[in-house]
Amino acid sequence: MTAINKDNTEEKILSAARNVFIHKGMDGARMQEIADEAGINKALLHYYFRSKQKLFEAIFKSVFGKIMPNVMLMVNSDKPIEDKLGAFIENYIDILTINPFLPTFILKEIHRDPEFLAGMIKESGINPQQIITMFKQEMDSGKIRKMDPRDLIINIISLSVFPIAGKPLLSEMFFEKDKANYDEFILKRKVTIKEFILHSILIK
Amino acid sequence: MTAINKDNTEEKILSAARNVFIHKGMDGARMQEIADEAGINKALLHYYFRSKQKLFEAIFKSVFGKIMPNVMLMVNSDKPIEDKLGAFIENYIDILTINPFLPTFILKEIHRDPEFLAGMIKESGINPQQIITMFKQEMDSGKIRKMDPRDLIINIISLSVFPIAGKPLLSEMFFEKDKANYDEFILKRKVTIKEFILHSILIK
DNA sequence: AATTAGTTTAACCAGTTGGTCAAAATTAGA
DNA sequence: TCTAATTTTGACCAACTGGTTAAACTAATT
Repeated sequence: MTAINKDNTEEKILSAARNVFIHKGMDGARMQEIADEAGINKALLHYYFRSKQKLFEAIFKSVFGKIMPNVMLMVNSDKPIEDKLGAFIENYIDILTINPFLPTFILKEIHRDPEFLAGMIKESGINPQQIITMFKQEMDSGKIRKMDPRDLIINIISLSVFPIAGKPLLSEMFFEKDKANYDEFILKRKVTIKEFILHSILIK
Repeated sequence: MTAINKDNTEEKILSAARNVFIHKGMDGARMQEIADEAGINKALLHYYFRSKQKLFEAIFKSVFGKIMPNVMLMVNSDKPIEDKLGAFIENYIDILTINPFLPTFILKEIHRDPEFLAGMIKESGINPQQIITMFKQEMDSGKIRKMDPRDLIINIISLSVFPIAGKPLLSEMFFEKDKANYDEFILKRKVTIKEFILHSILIK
């Protein structure tokens, strides 16, 4: 690493690319816009990342690799199920509230190029089987009612992610007058989602 | 309407455009690809719809106008809450199973151009307040426990839509070996989602 | 059959886009 | 200080893209 600015430039590019790609997607993003936002010449993008595709992959891997491992908060720790659930939901909603375009970005891109996914999931270090096993144990112990663990996990994720993915639509529908309150509403859901799920699965 | 083929051509265009736009989105779609899929000359697209933007709006309005009114199944009819819930969920999952790209298409496009939404929602004929009122009555009558009706509605929609929007990701995660079974899994959810919700809200 | 109006096409165009390259600028090392 | 390596830039290019146009084609009307 000879030059002083290399890291700095690369970081500026990654930051700008992340921002543009997440908002516009691969198809809507323009290399010139990324260069402008990074405050550098467009040719530099190719000097550092060869092609738009390569730059995009770097961004997607980074984003995907940061967001997915949080799913494992459902199993890490030996706290009771109530706390595990709370940890996952709160953490996810916090991240997505700050990055509301993330869910739709990921949905968009996995539909555009699904082949890419399998490897991506393996690299992300998540282990779905581990979550399934955890919930099975809770069912066997009689703490929560019996159901397909995959249903339960997908329900938890759906309730946490979709309201943010659908924010433009849902806030317009239910908060017409005061769309600004939607973020506050989402924050409250850190509690209400957990309650909603526990009411459904807990055996009293 | 002098010529015999006018309707036919317009339909061919709409059908091809719908297919291409839903899969690729506004940014990823190409007029040439739509023309090829319709089996006509590209200039005809402009003859009938003037511009890509206009053609896109025609498709989006049509799609949005067909999918959104189904939300009102939650209130139409004077059946008990269990049946209303079942009617909505079954209907939605049926439609989305046949059109799995629809949810992500809509999410994608409302993020790209949110301004367009407000008018779109009004035209769609849905009335969120009516759903809110319905659930409030069920709460007041002591049938279901008290909570923010908007939370409940958004939960119902999330549980129905997200598993299909996230199909490429979720099937890879939880059905690695047999991704084909994911559709079957979704169909079973017509029952399990309803149970999941009723377990959570019904007062015994 | 001739006229007219509407429909369809091939060819074309201007603007955009990802990508390249040689030269200039900067930096590190001798 | 001088040289070599790396970084940065402006100019450029070929392919693509949405859109236009004039001419060809089709079909109803007289």
